[in-house]
Amino acid sequence: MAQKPATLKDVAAFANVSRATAARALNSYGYVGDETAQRVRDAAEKLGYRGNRLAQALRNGQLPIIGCILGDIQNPFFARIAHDIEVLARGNRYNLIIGSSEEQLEQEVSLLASLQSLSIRGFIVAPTSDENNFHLRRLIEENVPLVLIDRVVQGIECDSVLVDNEGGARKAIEYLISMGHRRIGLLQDDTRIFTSRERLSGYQHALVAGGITPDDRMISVSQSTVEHAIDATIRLFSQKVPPTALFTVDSLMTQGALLAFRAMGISIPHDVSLVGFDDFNLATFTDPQITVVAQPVSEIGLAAARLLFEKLSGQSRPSEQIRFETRLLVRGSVSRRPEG
Amino acid sequence: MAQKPATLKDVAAFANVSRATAARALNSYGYVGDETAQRVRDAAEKLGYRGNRLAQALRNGQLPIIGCILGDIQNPFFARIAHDIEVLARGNRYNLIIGSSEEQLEQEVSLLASLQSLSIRGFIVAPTSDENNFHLRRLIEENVPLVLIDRVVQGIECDSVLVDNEGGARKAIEYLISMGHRRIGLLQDDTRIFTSRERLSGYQHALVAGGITPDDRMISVSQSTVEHAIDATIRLFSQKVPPTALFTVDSLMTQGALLAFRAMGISIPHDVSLVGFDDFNLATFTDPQITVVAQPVSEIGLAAARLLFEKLSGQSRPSEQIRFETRLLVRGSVSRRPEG
DNA sequence: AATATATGTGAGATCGATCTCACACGGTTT
DNA sequence: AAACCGTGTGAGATCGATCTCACATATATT
Repeated sequence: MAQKPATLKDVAAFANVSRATAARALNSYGYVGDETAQRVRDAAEKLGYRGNRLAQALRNGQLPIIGCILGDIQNPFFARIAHDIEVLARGNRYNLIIGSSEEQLEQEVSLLASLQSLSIRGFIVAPTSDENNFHLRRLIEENVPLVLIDRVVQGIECDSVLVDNEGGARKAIEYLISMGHRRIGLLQDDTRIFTSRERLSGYQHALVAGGITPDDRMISVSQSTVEHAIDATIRLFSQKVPPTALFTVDSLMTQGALLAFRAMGISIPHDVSLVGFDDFNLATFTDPQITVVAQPVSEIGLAAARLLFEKLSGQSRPSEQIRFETRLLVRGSVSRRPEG
Repeated sequence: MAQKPATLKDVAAFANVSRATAARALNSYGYVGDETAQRVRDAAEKLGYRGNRLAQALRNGQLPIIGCILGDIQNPFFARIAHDIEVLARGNRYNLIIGSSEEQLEQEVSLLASLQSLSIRGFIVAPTSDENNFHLRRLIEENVPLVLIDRVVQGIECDSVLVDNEGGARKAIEYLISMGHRRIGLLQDDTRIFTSRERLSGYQHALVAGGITPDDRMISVSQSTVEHAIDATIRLFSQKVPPTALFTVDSLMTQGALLAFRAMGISIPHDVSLVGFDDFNLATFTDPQITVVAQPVSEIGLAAARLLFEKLSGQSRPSEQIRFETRLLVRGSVSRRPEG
């Protein structure tokens, strides 16, 4: 059967009025006679008229859709944020398009271009790189509302929602130092990623402040997947003089480290202490439970969506940077190291 | 500055040709002089012409976007599926709109309507209810390509991708019976959800086949969240004669059960045995590791996307039902129960 | 009575890309 | 010379909703 959906023209014809009048009746603007309006509404009802958002969007230049480009929806951190944004968007009668950049700049650029040509005006992006940013810069020049989350980009004036990565990392390292550790390992992902760099910086500053000289042999880099993190952990702990404690920069890497330790027969917290950045559901199910630096995940998506909708509703104000504090959740994965 | 993006008209003017010719040159159809075509391409390049997908979509009646309505992206099961679909969609130059029904029929219906009015032709849906299905039925009547995943809907002829829920549940229960358990609890979510019903049915059949009379006191129902599952588990195990083993119908409920057991001081597998439906990353991090019925998650999204793109490319064929087998992954959460 | 004001309505333009049609030109065929 | 073809191009219609403008009426004001 496949009958086409009813158009405004159909409704107008059915109600014996012009398209203009039908539009007025349905969108209640301008003058329409009461009786006419009712007739139009009845016709719309009868024909199941729903309007074509595409045509509306073409007319007024924008589509009520928010583009959301994240690293990967499978990361629970991003999944939570995406979910929160979607709920808020739904409340504003927007839909949400999700794209994964998979941490590749090229993909981020092409996704953005493809969404822009859809007349989407409103993006929430977790940018892959903070150097190569011509595409974001162009968005801003074109006045497209944009909110960056989790990461910022050098030289770009733009709303953003971040957490205090450096401070969080510092807290973790200070805590480890206070527990007597001096050879503290770092498991991090690509240094082109903003969060990773900030966390590295917190790690280094805390060490120096604690009178410890940073040592490159204590740092292992890998992609942010459980599998890569396992290898990187094994490399780190196969050294002659391995770390006595490990700090991991995100939850996937924390999981990798846990698996690596199990494979190597290294026990937590007896043989090695562990602190991870980003709390995750698994952290309280292990024995011992894992001490982590927690981010206020539930607030990030909300804040980002709020900023975006402010921009979208036409408010122009100086761009706002929100930075959330982190909290160190002490659980059982760190032990005091006897001096010496 | 905010200059509008270049339109075809701009390109045509710049190249000193009509819009029709410009279109022909850029989309390579019809006759265009070589030199003219080059001039148009140069103009497009110079002006950064990218085309307006909205206008294109309005013209040809469909938008290259796939609508994906799932229970909740935060469930790793759905997150994985969504991710896989997005990757395939990207390969076909489609984007992905994600909506969460949050297991509410009303939300599912309104999301679907809103996406349909966007001229989106192509949906992947995990339907909330299998009774109330007028909206899905309408889609099919209108010949909109639709693939159901994870759940089917009564009386609807439609491509679908499922797993063998009943068989999976039966395997779990048979295994528990073979380990000597006779009071086997079931922790399930809303029976309006298809998967839940099928798993319940597998549970019941396996019991009967094992010579055990199903007993309602062994069944506890709650929403599928960790928090609700905790309460439901506590209710179940506060009875005078509690189960000796528990089967949980999804990973969130498995997590809830684990937390409840910990809170109640019940140890696995000493005091109670546990088998969960759906493998999840946490299952191998606990001590003991959790025995689960695993679904081939990585294949579901792929299969669904493949079916959808077949339909989208105009192939008409009888609708296909794909049902994947499950596997029982025996780990350490079940102990043999001494007879008696 | 003449003008102003409020109320309703329709014709037509617009958004941007695409497609059909008509028309041009040079060359070939009858 | 007439009819025909292959090639190249532009004018205008189309998709569906909305908005501006012009034009009706009817009522109120001078």
